[in-house]
This record gives sequence, C-alpha cells and structure tokens, in this order.
Amino acid sequence: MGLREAKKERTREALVEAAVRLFEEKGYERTTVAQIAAAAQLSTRTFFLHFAAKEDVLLANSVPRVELGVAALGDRRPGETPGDALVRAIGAMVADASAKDLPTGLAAARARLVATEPAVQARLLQRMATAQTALADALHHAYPDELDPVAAAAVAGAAIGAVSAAAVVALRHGLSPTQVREAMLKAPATAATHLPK
Amino acid sequence: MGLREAKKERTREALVEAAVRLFEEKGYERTTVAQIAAAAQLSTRTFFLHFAAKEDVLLANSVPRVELGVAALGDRRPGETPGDALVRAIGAMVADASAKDLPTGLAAARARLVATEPAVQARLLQRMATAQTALADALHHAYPDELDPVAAAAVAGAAIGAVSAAAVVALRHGLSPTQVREAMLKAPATAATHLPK
DNA sequence: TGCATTAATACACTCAATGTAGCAATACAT
DNA sequence: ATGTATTGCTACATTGAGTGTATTAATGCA
Repeated sequence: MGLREAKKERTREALVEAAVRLFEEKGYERTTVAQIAAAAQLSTRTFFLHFAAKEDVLLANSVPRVELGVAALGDRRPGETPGDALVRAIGAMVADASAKDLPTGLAAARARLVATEPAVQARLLQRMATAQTALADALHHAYPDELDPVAAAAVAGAAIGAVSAAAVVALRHGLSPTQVREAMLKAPATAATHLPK
Repeated sequence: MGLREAKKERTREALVEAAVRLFEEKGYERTTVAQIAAAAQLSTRTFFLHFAAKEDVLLANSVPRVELGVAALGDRRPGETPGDALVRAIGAMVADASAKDLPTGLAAARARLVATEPAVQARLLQRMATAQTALADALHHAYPDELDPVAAAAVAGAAIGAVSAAAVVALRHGLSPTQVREAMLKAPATAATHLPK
C-alpha cells in the first residue's frame, strides 16, 4: 500500500474515531458533521469525501463484509444445503464484524444508535437490503439447479429476515450476548417449522 | 368527521396529489418540497405539518395499513397455523394498498421511486421494519402457547423477508403483475422447504 | 355570543450535502 | 534529480430539508 493510500486510510479512521467519540459524548443528533471533521482536524468537505452521508460513518466496513459473505457462498461445500451455506455465510459476516468493529467501539456505538436514531436505522436497513440482494445472487449461482433467482431471493430474504428480527427482539428483551447469539442461530429453523409449506 | 378534520384530510390529499404529479414530471430529486407545497397552494411549513419528511408523502397510508394487518392476526381462525394467519394478514395489507393507492397513482409512483431513489427505499424499509415488529407482537399474542416473542419475530421476519425479496426480484426480472403476485404467494413455502431445520 | 382549539402561515434559522476551483503532497516518468 | 500528472484535502458558495416560534383565522363548543 502506497503512502498516499495509507494516509487516506488514516484520515478515514480518524473520522470514524472522532465520530464515535462525539456521538457518545453528546448524542448523535447534537453532533454535527462539522464538529466531527473539526475534532479530526479535517475540513467538513473531507468528511463527505470519505462518507456519502453522516450515518455512513457508522457503517464503515460494510462493503468488504458483504463481499466476505458472497465469497463464503462461492465455495460451496459438498453435501451442504442452500440453507446451511447461507447460515455459514451469515456467520462469517458476523464474525468479521466482531473482529473488526468491536475493539474500536464502532460495533457498540452502531448497536446503540441503530436502536435509537431513525436515520441510522434507515441507512442500516438499506445496506442490509443491498447485502441481501448480493447474497441471493450468490446463492442462486451456487445452487443453479435447485434455486431459480426468485427462489434464491425468497430463501435469502427469509433467512436474513428471521435472523435480524430475532436479534432485535432478543436485544430488546435484554438477553445476554450469548442468548442473543443462540436466538439468531435458532431463528431460521424456527421460521422453517412454522411457515406454511 | 367534522369540517375541520375533513379540510385537513383534503389538504393532505392535495399534497400527495401534487407530489406524485411533480415526481412524475420532473423526477424525485429535482422536485423540492417548496414546489410541492406551491403546487398545492400551501406553504412549505404546512407540508411538514402533515409529513415528517419528503419521502413520507409516498407512504401516506401506511400506519392504518399496518393496523389492518395486526387486526387480521387478532381474529385468529380455528385450526389456522401461525404461518397461515401471517400470510392472510399480509394479503389483507396488500389488498388495502391495491384498493387505496392504485387509483390515485400513488402505488405506481411508490413502486417506481422505491426502485430508483435510495432515500425513498430507506424510508420504506424503515416503515416495513416497524410494521414487522407490530405484526410479530400480534402473532405472539395470537399464538402465546406456540410462539414466544423471539420465535414470533423470527417467523414474521422470515415471512416478510421472503415475500418482499421475492417481489423485488420478480419485478426486476420484468415479470407480469400476476407472476409477481404468484411469486410473493409462493415465497414463504419456498423458504420453508430450503431453510435448515 | 364568547371562548378554546387548531390548521395554516410567515419568518428566521440550522445543518446536511454538493459543486467548483485551487493548493500541496505523492506517484511516476524520463 | 527534475518535470509532470495524479489526487487527497481545503476554502468558499450554494441548495434544500427540516425545525422553532409567534401569529392569524377558521372551526368546535359551551
């Protein structure tokens, strides 16, 4: 990686770090983009050079994360069903989020603000929708004989819908991280048994 | 309904009508809220008295529509499984949308702009998320013995995720309205058969 | 008729987001 | 090493969404 690219990456991290800190200190709405940029000793314009919107600073690593999930679906394992592959892909993405965003405090800030700030929630949902589309496509290409595009979308949509909805409710009921994780893992099976065939 | 309330409803409709027309004429981004208000012979401030955001003018009837779905889950039929009840509730909401939003052109404008305008898409997804939560709660209360809150969320999330994802892909592939409808109806069953148990 | 409510307005303001032009550091060629 | 192109960042100006506040006028109601 060249020096120029490295510096760019550092300013990006500085913006994320400043944003997370300010959001914690004074709340999301009460923090302006100008303040974030100033705290990182950068111009406001630079912020929007790195992030398309204020909320995006909280969803910094989402693009490569989706690629990870798509890649996981790409190397289909022998004897693995579409559902299993999908669950494995989702697991890989969750693991990546834990590894990269937990240490910086980004994961915690995101989890809190998604629950409280409608704008952040909307942006996350949008990202999830595009991720879901990408995963559905990958699923279709991994199982071209079993799943046509519409069927792949239905399966991917159901799996992601089940897992995320279970996570939201589990979190809202104050369950422990372990219990939340269990609820997420159980969700697709629960859905499968109760949905009409 | 009193005269005051009726007038309020009329201004609301005037705003929706003007917005849909202007969005068609000049596009979503190139239409300002000020222009919508002016076209309806109202002040800009009045627009935000009726809609919290510019995008909300396209999602005008969503709140009562969700209540319809919740009510449908409320009167559980004898021998009906949770999945069947959910599908029936979703069907009722889709029917309401067809009846109310098709004649005004609102449905068409919404369908087109959700696919092309990220801001509209984000807002719709957010509305769907809250609707999903409400439906999951209603489902839990309709089947308290079979579904705990987390399980109800998983089932509702899977069903809505499957149906909406199938609809998006079907639309994108240029299928006819009838085929789209069929894809939506088949989606939960498709998901159920492929998800791991 | 008088009083309370409230839909709509006017006005001023904040802030997110974009366009443009310029500067300075980096990359890269000869 | 030196010139040239690239590009990350800045300064400045501007648009437009969304909010706060006070005011007006019509409606609802006693």
